[in-house]
Amino acid sequence: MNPAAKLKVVRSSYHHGDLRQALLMAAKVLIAEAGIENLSLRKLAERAGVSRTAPYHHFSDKNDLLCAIAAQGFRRRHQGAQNTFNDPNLTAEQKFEEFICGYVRFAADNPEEYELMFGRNIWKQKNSTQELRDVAYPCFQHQLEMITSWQQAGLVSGDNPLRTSQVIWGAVHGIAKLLIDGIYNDAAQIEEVSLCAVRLFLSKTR
Amino acid sequence: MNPAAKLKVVRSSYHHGDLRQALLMAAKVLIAEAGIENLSLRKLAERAGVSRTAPYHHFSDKNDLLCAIAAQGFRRRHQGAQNTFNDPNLTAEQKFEEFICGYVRFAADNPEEYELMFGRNIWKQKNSTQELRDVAYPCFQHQLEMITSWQQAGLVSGDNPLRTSQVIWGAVHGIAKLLIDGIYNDAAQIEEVSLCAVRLFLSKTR
DNA sequence: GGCGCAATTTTGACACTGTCAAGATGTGTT
DNA sequence: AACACATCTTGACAGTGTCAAAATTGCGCC
Repeated sequence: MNPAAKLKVVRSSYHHGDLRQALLMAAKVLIAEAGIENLSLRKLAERAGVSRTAPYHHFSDKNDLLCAIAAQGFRRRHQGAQNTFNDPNLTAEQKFEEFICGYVRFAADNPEEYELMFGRNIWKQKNSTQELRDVAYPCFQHQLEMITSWQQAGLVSGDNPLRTSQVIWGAVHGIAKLLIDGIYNDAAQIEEVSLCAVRLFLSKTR
Repeated sequence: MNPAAKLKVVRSSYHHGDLRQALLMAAKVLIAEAGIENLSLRKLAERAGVSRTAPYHHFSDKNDLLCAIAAQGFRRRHQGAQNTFNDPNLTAEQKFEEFICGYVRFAADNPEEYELMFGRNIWKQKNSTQELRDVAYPCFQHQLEMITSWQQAGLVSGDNPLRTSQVIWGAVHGIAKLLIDGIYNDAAQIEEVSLCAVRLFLSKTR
């Protein structure tokens, strides 16, 4: 009756407690263990201790669940990037270096989550949820704005700010992907590659 | 009995003609139509006019079939890259530009094939066939060597040749991936982005 | 406090997938 | 002609996502 009780009603489902949240947590564990392609709703439901179709009352789809996980990742990533960008103890050059290296490190440390957030699974064929787009697009936008600001400050070379930002995002994305998809890069050298990218993009006349 | 007949025996299976080749062709069509994730061996077999398990006498696995398709793609790509690199009518700068733009264009024009060749589907979790590795690794190596040669000629900036090559490969791979996975880039601007990458990587003191 | 209703969970079912085992069929060789 | 072998088919199994209908549970209202 009191507001607190009402709040509890909103955020907790009585049968299980909070199945939606439990599913998200369990899914992240399973994904980290065996990869996205090996996540099945049935194994997930079993791990959560419910029946096969129980998840369908909290997620309309398997895709819907994946989008929810990705959305969580974007919120975390967005927060982290904004923190370093607003850190008053860092010079612009340090921030740029941390942006490049931090981006690749995030992907290397959370390969399956990164694959989910930036993989074709979700974005190809318009599978993204509205909720996901609402949190992912600002994250993309923020990245571009950061790079643009560094370029306009003369720190990063290039003429067209938007195009330069797209190239730099592409570079970190590609370096990360070549690593986590097991194509080429070696995890032991990934920091060196990132630093080389930093040097290549830094303006020579700064 | 004559050599021609013997040759025909070797390369054509009598029941169907040459099912292996027919499967590869049909698979490429289906993949281009509906994407890799929508390719099923059963639909493929039906399209080729054979029973569900007939493909298993020509490919040990679904993965084996995918690797064979990817191998074909690598052979084509390797040939194309070598041709432009050895073209005597192009300056080194033109070759570099063509390498960057051509790479991205190849991915943009054959998105599903590129996804197969450079996607986690095959490379993650050691799914690659020996045959595929035998043709893919030289292709990777050749890319790195080309970039290294341009850098040692003073055309491309950077200090460490290997690291620079890895960054540039990462950049084109990432730009291509952001496009064909539907994450960010727009197909109409992709050539501009590629050209911006060329300018960023070209040495300022050349 | 009991009851109805709606949220939640379950059971059953269907179509689809990859892949194996066993049998059938055609081809080349002795 | 008979055998060996490559090739193809049929049958089967476990696993998947997802829908429909039934069963269960807890909250709000009388």
